[in-house]
Amino acid sequence: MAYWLMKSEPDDVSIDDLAARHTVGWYGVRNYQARNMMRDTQQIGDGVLFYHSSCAEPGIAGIAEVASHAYPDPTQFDPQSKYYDAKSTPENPRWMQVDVRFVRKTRLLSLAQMRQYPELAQMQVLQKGSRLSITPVSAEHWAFIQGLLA
DNA sequence: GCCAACGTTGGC
DNA sequence: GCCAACGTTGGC
Repeated sequence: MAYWLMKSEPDDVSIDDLAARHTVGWYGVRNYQARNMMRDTQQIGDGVLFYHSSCAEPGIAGIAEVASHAYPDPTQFDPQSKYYDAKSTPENPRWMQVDVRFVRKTRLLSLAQMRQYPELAQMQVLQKGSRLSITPVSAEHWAFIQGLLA
């Protein structure tokens, strides 16, 4: 059992969208490190901090869980998609996704609030220059955040 | 819109 | 394999 923080732009998929759809495919990851974590490390049932990024109030907006193993991201084959990748083929897909299932919406734990807790200072997502859309979360950080959101 | 940080590309 | 140029992320 592992824990993750996964960033989504709420204009694209917000926590309310996830609540309405229950399960969404985590399409659009185009970074090899993030892809490799989905493909090689994530397991069904892993805990997910659902994070809103690139928006007015970035922060953790809810809890979710990994709901599938990795499989090819269909948007890479769609010429109409902004995530289209001409160098990827169905025979040899370059980009993968997992399904993520809604668990619950929480109050927004904003990025600014997260930075105020010394207990969270070592979180990967809070490190200077951290841009990865998927980052591992330690059991200690997970438990602390669960406490804040209880 | 700015810009720091980091990833990717491609010439050599 | 190096590294400069370019592109992207994402907070502010």
